[in-house]
Amino acid sequence: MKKRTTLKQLAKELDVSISTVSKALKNSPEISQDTIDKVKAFAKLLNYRPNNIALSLKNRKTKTIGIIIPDIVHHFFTKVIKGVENYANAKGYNVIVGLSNESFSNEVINMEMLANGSIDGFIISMSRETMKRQDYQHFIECLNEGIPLVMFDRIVNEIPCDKVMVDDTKGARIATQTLLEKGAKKIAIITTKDYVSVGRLRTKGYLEALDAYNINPMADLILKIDDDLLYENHIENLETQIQKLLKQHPNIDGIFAVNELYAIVAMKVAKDLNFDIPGKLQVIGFTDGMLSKHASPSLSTVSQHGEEMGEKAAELLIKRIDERVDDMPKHPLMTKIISTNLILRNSTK
Amino acid sequence: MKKRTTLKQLAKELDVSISTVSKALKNSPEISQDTIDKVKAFAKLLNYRPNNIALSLKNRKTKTIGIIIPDIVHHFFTKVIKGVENYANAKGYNVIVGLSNESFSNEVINMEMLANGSIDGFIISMSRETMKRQDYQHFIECLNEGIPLVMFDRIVNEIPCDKVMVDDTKGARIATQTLLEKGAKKIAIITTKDYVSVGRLRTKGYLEALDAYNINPMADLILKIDDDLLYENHIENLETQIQKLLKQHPNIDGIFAVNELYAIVAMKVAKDLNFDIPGKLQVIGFTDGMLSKHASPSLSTVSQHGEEMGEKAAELLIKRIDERVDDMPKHPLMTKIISTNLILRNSTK
DNA sequence: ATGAAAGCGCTAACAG
DNA sequence: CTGTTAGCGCTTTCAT
Repeated sequence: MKKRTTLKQLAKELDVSISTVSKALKNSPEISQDTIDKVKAFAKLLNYRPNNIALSLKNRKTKTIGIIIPDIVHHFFTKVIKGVENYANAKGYNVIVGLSNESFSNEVINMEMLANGSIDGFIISMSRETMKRQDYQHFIECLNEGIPLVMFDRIVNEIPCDKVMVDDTKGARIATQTLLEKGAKKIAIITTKDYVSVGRLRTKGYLEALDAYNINPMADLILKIDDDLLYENHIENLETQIQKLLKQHPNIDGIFAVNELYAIVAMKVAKDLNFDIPGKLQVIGFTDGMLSKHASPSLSTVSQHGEEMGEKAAELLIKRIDERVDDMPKHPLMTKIISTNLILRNSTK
Repeated sequence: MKKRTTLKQLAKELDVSISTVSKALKNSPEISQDTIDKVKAFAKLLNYRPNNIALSLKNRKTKTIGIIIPDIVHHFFTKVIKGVENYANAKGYNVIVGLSNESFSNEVINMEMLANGSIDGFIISMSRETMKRQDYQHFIECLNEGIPLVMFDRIVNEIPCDKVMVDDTKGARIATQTLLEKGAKKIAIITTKDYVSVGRLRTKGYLEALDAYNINPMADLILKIDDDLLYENHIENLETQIQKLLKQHPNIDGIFAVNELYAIVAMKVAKDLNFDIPGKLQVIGFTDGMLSKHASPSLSTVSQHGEEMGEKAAELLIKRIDERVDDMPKHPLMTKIISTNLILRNSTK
């Protein structure tokens, strides 16, 4: 195994000083064209490439950003990562991915591991447990240490940092409205417990839409799923609850689900109970996943534009990182709202 | 924004030398208990944590591994990443993700970017373009520079490195056999062009199974999809080709698809053409995705155990990295075969 | 028991 | 035009 070429080696072999080599490789005007050519030729010959770690240490910036997400096996987060990579790579940044696995302590550990100099900033969507505990100490500490943070999707207002989110309330309102416009009278919502910000906000949108139509919400029709049923082992439980709902209220003619899986499972249960979709029951989901597209019937859904969120988050973060360098007054904190749009497919009329 | 605490600062404030502080924090027996206590207390007070970058430079190892994949928006790769993270984090490693986006040059650029000291080793699944061009120079160079490599899923034999793969041929053979056992007589395969290793091997397994049943393969029934139709914009094209196949051979009673999407689309097209699944037509896919589980009918499929592959890949890589330290004779190259298993759902009898 | 100094690989201010 | 030096933060050998 060959050792990597260093400036030192080049310098020794060429019998010049290290700094001459360094400067020559950067086309410094201080160095004669002759030397520059010689150094470069030799560097290429030995396949010299500067050591990133040394540069990071010197510059006190790593040109890498950390993205911490609850789970990577979700299409949405995957899209966000892709967006982050796109933007970051174009700007010469690398991306370290940390998975909290929806656990508070994993989130903290992961962040601490990276905050020790490995990254220049974080892009984060909180774990469920963090939202539940409302313990944001680790975010605060990051900020105190001067590490910029951008939160997305699962946001919390208390943290003074840049944020990227969709207008959950509006997206949900429009989805519910659409169901109403398409003739649904009795619309159920399948949502999360309120500590999940996106669930709470989407529920709010649902209520607003009903209100606009002078419909009184019925507690029975608001199914707040306990804990995170996105996980595979909880699907049966999810199914049972939806079954109960549909059996108790067989005249439900609209379902708005706050994520893709809830929607898909709802459709499955409904089909098993012989609901005709979209004839008798219309369904709209929330997300931009693959399941929706390939479900049968294909699912109408509120698109979240994950990739765009990722790009925007990376852009905000890198702007913050760059401004730290000049130590200029920070520009004000931004909350970027990505607009959703409703994709109508075959689960609605 | 507070600056991060360094040994230097601690030393100055405590009026001892940097090396004393360093040693004290490591409980060196060279240092008096008294000093140790004092230093530690103060370090905690100032929330001192060592700078990873400095450590990396000193130790010439970064404790981070790079994983390069063609696309992150695929459930399989996502599972692999998860497996890699699991194992790597447990061993104190971070994971940098690089996306080649199925492009050769992106793959090369990404790897070069990381090979400059940012990572201790790579886990790689080649881009489609790389397979097509068969240009493996960048892998060779990595190895020459002493950076260990582990390839998974999309493997190429020419590269002398550790590998993790499933037994594609066997998995495909068993899938096809199962179709035969369940009464299918005329089985089509929807596969990729041969330069995609996994497609080629799975096709091989299909042929072997037919052979075992003394069935002559029909060229017409082997649909080799051009380029990568996993991409959304190519789905129409995929559909068209499958339609043509099913129309030309309406008595096809079995389909083996080498990935999830092909299988799902095949089912959709077949349903549109009023094939009864699984009554008249049985379908088996290859992968371990979400689509299969939630399709209707749910898809029988060969499970790839992506997460296990990721864990195994990380394990092999970290072993290689560790052995470099002692500069001991390398242990021989390993190719770890992860066994697949057939998950029978409702697309087969 | 403590500290000085060298070095990981690189840059840049300053000298010559 | 080229070289010396200091320093990024840390570890470690070798004095003291």
